[in-house]
Formats: sequence, structure tokens, C-alpha cells
Amino acid sequence: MGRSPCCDENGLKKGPWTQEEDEKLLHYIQKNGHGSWRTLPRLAGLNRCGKSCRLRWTNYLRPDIKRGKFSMEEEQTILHLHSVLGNKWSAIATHLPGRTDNEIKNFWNTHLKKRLIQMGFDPMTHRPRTDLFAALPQLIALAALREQLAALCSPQLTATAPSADDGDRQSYLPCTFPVSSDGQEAANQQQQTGLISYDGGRAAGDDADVFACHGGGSSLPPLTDLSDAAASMRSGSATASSSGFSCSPLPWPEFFPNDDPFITDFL
DNA sequence: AACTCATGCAACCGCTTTAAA
DNA sequence: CTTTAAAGCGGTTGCATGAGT
Repeated sequence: MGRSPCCDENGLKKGPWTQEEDEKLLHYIQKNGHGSWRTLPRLAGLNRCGKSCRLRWTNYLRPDIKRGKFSMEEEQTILHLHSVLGNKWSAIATHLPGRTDNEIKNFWNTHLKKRLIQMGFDPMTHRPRTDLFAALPQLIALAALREQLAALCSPQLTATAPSADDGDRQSYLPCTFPVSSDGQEAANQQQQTGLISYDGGRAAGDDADVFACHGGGSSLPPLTDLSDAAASMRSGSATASSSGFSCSPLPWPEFFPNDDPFITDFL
């Protein structure tokens, strides 16, 4: 099972392909098929290794390759398949006609992976990350929630004694995630059997990696409905169990156990 | 205008798998 | 069954380009 010497051979060109090389390769394959990639470069008159030729063909020259931005449907498919298959790019690519595994891999690494990390998800498991730094957005959200609930319980306090830093705090309290400029186009993810199903995406032509926070077309798995909780607090009703609030007021209760002193300290 | 930094993508590297001898 | 070459695949790198300062 020795490694093929391939590009180690002296004199073989590496680096970006020229138009002339592309034409030679394209012309040869259209006429003869690729056959053995090992012998192809010599037969096609190319000073490249077979591996390089194969890659150039499969990732760029193949006539059925689709170019341009990934559609929302494609994004959704990639996210779903990745949650099931992991980094099996070639397997994922078989479900996206015209897209190469390399293209999907690049798209994942430059867009989708970052987006999941930003949202506090582990890009490999598609679950909320449980380490402290990853959970920080959720913890900050909890702090915000606590402040808001406290304000609802005793509005006179906040009304009569505004603190100097209230303005600053308010600026980040309402949302701890990047907010979409368009609530409709924000990604909408759901936790289904522990996996994220990406059910939305960006509007066409919108490149910004922006996401609405909870309540504005969330791209996160469904959090506990805070408005219900707040309404219950306001009305003084303790019968919020129908909304599930009394069971666990926290998002993803399995990651934020109610008996965790660090968490309960927020409440 | 010049510089720095971030981003996207093509291509390479090296390991694994497959198939032929 | 074993060995070996070839192909497949995923991770990584490096360059071109655009945005921001």
C-alpha cells in the first residue's frame, strides 16, 4: 500500500492551472475519457501528475458542475446531512447534484461551521456546546432574563432608581446573538431528536452572517418562550406549567440543570 | 493611496480504501 | 491470501481579492 510518488517526481508542474492546460485536459477527456489518471497527463501532453489532473477535472472542469452561491435548500441539505454523516463530504456531495465535495467542504468551513460556532453549537455534534466559553451566550441570556424578570416583578425599582449603566446593559440585554436585518430570512433551527435541522437560511443575495435572536425568527433551537414566562410573572399567576415554564425555565434544560448552583444563582 | 486584515477558494498533502496481479 | 498501484477522500495551505482603516 505504498504511496504513489505522484507529484514528487521531478519536473512536474504544481500550482494554479493555466487556460492552456485546462483546454488540453478538457479536450483529451472529452475525446478519450479519463481512463487511467496515471497515464493521462503523458497522453494529454500535460506536465502534471495524474492526481492533479483528476482534481482539476472533478473540481473545476467537469461540465456538470454547478457554480455560484449555495441556495437555501442546498444549505439546509448540507446541514442536515452533516448532522447525520459528519465530514463525509463525498457522501454529502452525492445528494447535491453539480456540487463537488471540495466545494461543499469549503462552504462548510467558511460559512456554516462558523455560523454554528457563533450560535454556541458544536459544529461536529450539532448540539449546544457545554464548555463554559461556548455556553457564555446562553449564560448571558440567562442573566438578561433574570434582570428582565426582576424588573417585571418590581417595576417601581427600575422606574425610580435607574442606574448609570442601564443604558449600556440594555444595549445587549435584548439579544445576545447577532441580529438579522431581516427577521424573515433568519435561519430557523429546531432540535429534533437531538439534531439540528436547518430550516431556513439567508435571503438570496444576503451574504451577512446574521441571525435573529430568540423571538425574532430564531436560528437557534427553540428556547423556552420567555414572553409566556414574563406574562405569568406579570399576572402573578403560578400556573405556567402549561407552557412548561414551571418545569424548566431554561433553554435546553439538560444542559442547565436546575440544581446547578451556578445556574440557579441566576434565578 | 497605501497598508493591514479577513475571506473565499483552488490546489496540494498524505492517509485510507479499493482493485488488480 | 498477500502485495502493490491507483484512486478516493478529508484536512490543510497558500494565494487572490475585497473591505476596512
